[in-house]
Amino acid sequence: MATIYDVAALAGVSPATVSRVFNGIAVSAVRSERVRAAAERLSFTPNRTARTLRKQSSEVIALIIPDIENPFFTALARGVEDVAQASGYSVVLCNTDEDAEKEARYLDVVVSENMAGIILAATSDHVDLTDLTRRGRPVVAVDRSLPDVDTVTVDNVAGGRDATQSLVAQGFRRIACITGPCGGPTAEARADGWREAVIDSSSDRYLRHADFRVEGGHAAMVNLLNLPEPPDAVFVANNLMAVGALRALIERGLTAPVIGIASFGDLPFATLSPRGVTVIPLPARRLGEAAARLLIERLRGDDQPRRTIMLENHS
Amino acid sequence: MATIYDVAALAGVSPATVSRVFNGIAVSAVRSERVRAAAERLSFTPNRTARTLRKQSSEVIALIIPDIENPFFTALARGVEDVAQASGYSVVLCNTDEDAEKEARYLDVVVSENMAGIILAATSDHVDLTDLTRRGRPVVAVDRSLPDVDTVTVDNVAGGRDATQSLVAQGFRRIACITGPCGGPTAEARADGWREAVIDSSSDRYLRHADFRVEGGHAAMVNLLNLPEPPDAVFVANNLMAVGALRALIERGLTAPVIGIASFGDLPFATLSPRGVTVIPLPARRLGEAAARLLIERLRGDDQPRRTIMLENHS
DNA sequence: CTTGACCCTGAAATCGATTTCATTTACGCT
DNA sequence: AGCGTAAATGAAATCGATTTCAGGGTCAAG
Repeated sequence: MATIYDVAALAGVSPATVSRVFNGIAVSAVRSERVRAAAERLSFTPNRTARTLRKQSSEVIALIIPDIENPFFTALARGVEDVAQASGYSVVLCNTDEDAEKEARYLDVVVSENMAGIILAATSDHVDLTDLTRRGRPVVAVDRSLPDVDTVTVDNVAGGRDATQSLVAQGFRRIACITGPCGGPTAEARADGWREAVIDSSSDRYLRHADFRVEGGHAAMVNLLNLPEPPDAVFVANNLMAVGALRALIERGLTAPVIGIASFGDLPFATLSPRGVTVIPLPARRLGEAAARLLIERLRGDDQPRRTIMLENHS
Repeated sequence: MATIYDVAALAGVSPATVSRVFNGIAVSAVRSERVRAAAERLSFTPNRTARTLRKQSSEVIALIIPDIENPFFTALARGVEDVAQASGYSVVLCNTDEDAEKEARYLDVVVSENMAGIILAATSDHVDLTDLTRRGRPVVAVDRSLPDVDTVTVDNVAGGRDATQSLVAQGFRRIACITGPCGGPTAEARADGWREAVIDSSSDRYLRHADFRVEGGHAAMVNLLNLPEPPDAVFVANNLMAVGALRALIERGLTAPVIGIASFGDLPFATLSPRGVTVIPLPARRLGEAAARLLIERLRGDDQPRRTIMLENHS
């Protein structure tokens, strides 16, 4: 393929001049035109690898998410993509499958590919980001907060509280909670919101930890239903587990008015879901947009202290 | 960060030797050990950008899909990822949003980032791949076939026929078809299957073209229902349009036994969907796996003539 | 006419790896 | 001991861009 040298030769200038033309650095109109013509004729595209090697940074930002099959994260990805594209960055998506090891591998790739920056919905809050930060690569945590880096989340406590309060208002009293992995800040915050709103404060017997996935939600719901005194309602801390919980309920013939159910985050393809489910909508796409904007500001040199953005819980 | 020169200096060898140690080329045990120790101490990670520049190829493969919010494609992505990771490749996902221009931009990135290869579910069958093929980058088309490159698809004609026949067997006679964009090979093939199975062969009045998305399916269904003599069943050529069609039916109070509906491809989160929908399951994940395997064989130097793999329509 | 300031330009260094090529070293065999 | 072959090693070239540095040219002010 055509290189900058080929273009230079054809245009009768030095490679440096070709580079300048493509980077908007002052070049006389005559040469500039000759270079453009030559580049056109050779259908020259600058080699990004060479450019990245020299500039020590590419125009690619990585978005690392734990579950590509969760519509919440794909919506978020759309948000990131829209903003990034508009600023000339490409987005590559990496799926960790909630696996810390895969996550670490992708973080390695980010470093060694000299990617510009990274938006991360981490598998846990003790990710090792030293390699990134040491090289000045900006990191933005999204959906799941991380110590020491810019963070964009929703108000998880308020969301959990609102969802639970809505169940209380519907007259339910024995309200269970299915939340995410033990120790995860997001999972804990949502459960905290539930604790605040639930009437019987000794109700941790109705608290279950699962894995933010359909199967986990299903298992937890089954477990709750098998209690001697099962709950009369349940607050589920994410959309996929809510799907699992709903499946468990449907299997037992339980539906809306008999048992209450509230989901943190829109149910996927909600047009297909049963009536009577309380939903706390999550602004997934706007989370992605905000994270991307934050990252791009950092890439442009913004060096304020760490910032945390908390979006309201409605689309 | 530590470079290969730093490691070489610390280990008292030449950079070439360090490179050889990391590439499994014969180096005496003594030096090899010294290099490893030095690399460890400096926490050295080879710079992939430099390596890519020199080798003219990275260890990244691009997966370009038209709609990241479609569970079919995310399942496919999982398949690709599993196989690729196992062979030491990283996968980056690019979402074109069914937009040919975005697609072209991503193809440019693939070329100029020297990515190893590319798996593509194209927006149309006249994509320009000359830049790719000229540089010997293998391309595999998945789900949507392309001229001149390896292809992995399902048997779209058979699937359309089976789905429609199942509706016929249920006693429906005025069976409509909602398929994808006019001229798209996948959309046409599925509609061809429908034509083969439908009893009244003059029934193209019941054929609608939409965009493979929820809204399009909804609009087409509404349109069909507004006909003077509406169909009594519908075959929908992809999962998202089926969701839209179902929504339209539910809005009119029409459900399973009254009107027949068959979907090509599993409904997303099917546990939530109404009963009575005929589903032709699509082996999305296996499509991804097969495509990745094919691509990796090419990357390893396989240069057989073009191959086409057609999977059966069941998971 | 001289000097200084400023703008363009090209030669060459640089980014960090891989790889070729030439050389050295080691070893086996007669 | 002498010779040939193979294996291990390092110096230097290479990939394709960007960027520094040093001139060369133009122009205005003195």
